Amino acid sequence: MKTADPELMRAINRLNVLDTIRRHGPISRIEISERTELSTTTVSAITASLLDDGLILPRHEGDIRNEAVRGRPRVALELNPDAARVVGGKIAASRMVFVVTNFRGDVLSKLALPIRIDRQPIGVIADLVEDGVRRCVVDAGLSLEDVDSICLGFPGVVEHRTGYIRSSPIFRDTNVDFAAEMSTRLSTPTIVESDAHAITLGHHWFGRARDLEDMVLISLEQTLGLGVLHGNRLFRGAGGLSHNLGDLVLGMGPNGIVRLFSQAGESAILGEQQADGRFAEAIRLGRGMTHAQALIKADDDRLIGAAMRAGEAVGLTIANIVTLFAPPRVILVGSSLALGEPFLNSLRDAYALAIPPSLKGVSELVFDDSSDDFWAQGAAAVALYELYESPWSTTGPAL
Amino acid sequence: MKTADPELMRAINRLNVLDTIRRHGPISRIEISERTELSTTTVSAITASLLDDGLILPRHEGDIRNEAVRGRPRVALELNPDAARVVGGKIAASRMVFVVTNFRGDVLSKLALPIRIDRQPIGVIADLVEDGVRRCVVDAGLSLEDVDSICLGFPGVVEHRTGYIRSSPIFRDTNVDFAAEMSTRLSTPTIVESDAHAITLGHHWFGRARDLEDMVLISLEQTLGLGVLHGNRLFRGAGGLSHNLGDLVLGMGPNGIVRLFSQAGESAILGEQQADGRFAEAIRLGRGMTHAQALIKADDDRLIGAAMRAGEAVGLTIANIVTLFAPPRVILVGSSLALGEPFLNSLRDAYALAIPPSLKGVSELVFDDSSDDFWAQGAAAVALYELYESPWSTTGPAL
DNA sequence: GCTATTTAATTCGTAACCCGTTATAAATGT
DNA sequence: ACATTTATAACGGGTTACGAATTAAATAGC
Repeated sequence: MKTADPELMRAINRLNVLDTIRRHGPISRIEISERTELSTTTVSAITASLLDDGLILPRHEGDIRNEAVRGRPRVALELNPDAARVVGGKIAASRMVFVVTNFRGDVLSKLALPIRIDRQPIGVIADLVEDGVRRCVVDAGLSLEDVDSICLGFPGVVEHRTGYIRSSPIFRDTNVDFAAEMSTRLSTPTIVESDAHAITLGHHWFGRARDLEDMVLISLEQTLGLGVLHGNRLFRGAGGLSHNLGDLVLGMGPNGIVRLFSQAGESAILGEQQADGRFAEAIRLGRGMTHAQALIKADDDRLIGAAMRAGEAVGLTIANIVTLFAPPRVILVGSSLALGEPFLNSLRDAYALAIPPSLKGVSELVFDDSSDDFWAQGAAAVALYELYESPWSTTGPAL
Repeated sequence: MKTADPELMRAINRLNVLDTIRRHGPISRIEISERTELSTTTVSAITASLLDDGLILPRHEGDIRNEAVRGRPRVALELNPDAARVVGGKIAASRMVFVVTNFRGDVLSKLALPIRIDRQPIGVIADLVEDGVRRCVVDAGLSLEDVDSICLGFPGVVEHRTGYIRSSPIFRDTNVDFAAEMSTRLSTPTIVESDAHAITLGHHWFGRARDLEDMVLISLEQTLGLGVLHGNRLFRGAGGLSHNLGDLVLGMGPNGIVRLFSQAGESAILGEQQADGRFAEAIRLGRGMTHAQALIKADDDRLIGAAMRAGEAVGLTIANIVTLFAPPRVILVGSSLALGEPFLNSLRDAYALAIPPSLKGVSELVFDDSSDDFWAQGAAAVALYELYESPWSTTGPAL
């Protein structure tokens, strides 16, 4: 257990104040004091330090003063957008997406590289990522020295704490220390995270979970991922691993263990169609799901069947996740949502059937089809969160 | 988020020191300082306060001094066993077990009431529990006024935070505010907890998980429960619910959803035998599992088959839990373990088959067949933990 | 146009906490 | 008996948070 000293105390309260300013837009000190339950005096001290460090700014102009309100007007405080810049990236098998954001998480530039990568050695991927990051930074009119931190989201099993990618469909090798590799290449602190975790925090900051401090997100892409938000923080299992939902067992079939990915993985859904040359080409280019969508619209029976099987498998899995975590909301994201009604309806039906009666109505299912930028923005949020937490010891204890 | 003030700081460090003393037996101040990484001066201040409050005692006599060690000898500190007494209880369908423990968790008296309860109204159960607690306290040579706190463990879904029992096989009603009921009846603070959570903390304090700060426990009794220890604390889902593993879905069968309890619940295993009058009687008396054990030894094919099916279902479920949490150890407890080899072997086989290759060897499976006292002692540990955490504001800030 | 009023934010003083250093206490070894 | 070694206790410094009083900046009323 970490020992509690004044430094920790200050770090906690600072983070609390900073996060309150981030979440509740331009906000006066008094309101911060009310929300955080810190005394006005403490809030003044902390905000003074934050102002001194340039992390926040007073907002003079747009004082939307309630008329008929007497007294000294409140001065609103807000994040200083230019206090830091980070890069967020989403690395997937068919494309890479990068965004540069400011301290508020506003996207300054984005870059999508539609490159197919599949079980490549570390050097190849590092080359591509390095190139993407550098270009995206230039597009934002910045140089790498202006970037404070980089966070990259990967499919598969990622150990955030150590920076290792334990296993991922885009890497040839297992246990790749990718964070260290990129940190040295870019000479900028770089962290890695599971793509599911990244978009989970993204939804908490910018998306469909801004109002919640607990929720669960399930990502349905090439790999099937899980993100759990618990008390406004990402719940990373023992050791910071992000595990592979696709490995979950759905039962015993005639041919042995039936795992989720064999029913609902991207290749399981699309794989049956490999015979068709045009479709195979679309898959190779990362357009598999949109192509599949078109085929489903055209009443392709085989694909509709695959989509329904996948939806059923995912619905059962969600029911199990809800049984374990009982979150107020489950957000579903990922390319498989593009399969449309056959998939979604059978998912909903299976979920309704499988959710235990006692938990009926506890969790709300939300489908979100944000673009890949949003995943990258989520990765940026992970990077920003770590900056928020870091002591920034500039205006330390009394100069 | 809780605001950080000196009081919180002190509470954290106090808990840290107190817990170190609890875990590492008689221990000197210096060793406490080394383990907690608090300065010796802080440790001295905190231990002085703890001594003042009577929570710990210096140990003069058994100074097992290393000879050839010069200098002032260390004085070992240990918990004051008599600083508090708590009652822990395990309430199950076929029996209730109570223990009274001292501040260290040592059992002062225990009492088992072999009473069958099944979907009773709150009043009936409250009568029985009240009687059991009172008798157990008297057996310990104490009066209820000497008892500082009571914790009761129940099967089913228990909301620790609010004191409600959401659903339990022994209650006729759902959403019973049992903590409040017993608190008024006994005029002693009473909390409720899932039996699985109770024995999880029990294993952390006294049992097979003393060396770990993360682990998972699965309880196989009438209901199937889950306990997760995360960073030395019980991980209670959003809202403090403890959910019912039995509701987990194992797949779709010919007759619809197949849930774990339909394969591995006590009644699923034993239920097929109801025809036999003697066995039915044994089940009614809560001796079902031991009777089943005897039948299995006698090569009863139907029961062996049921046990193997159950073991397989549990093995798959454990693999899924490990996929999600990746704990270093999984502890299995509960009456179903008494089924013996057919159950355990098929469990192990199914687990080995179902665990994803990447997680092979990450988790160690441990089977524990502690008696019911141990569950009750775990409940006592839950009560004690809350006492440890409470401010004890006696020797507050400067008299 | 001036003063009273109201509300926001800061300043000052107090209390609590942790830490590093120095002093005291209690043993052993010579 | 005296030096040596080691464990605690005592003291002073620095940081933090909080409450009360003070200053700041606006409106309302005459």
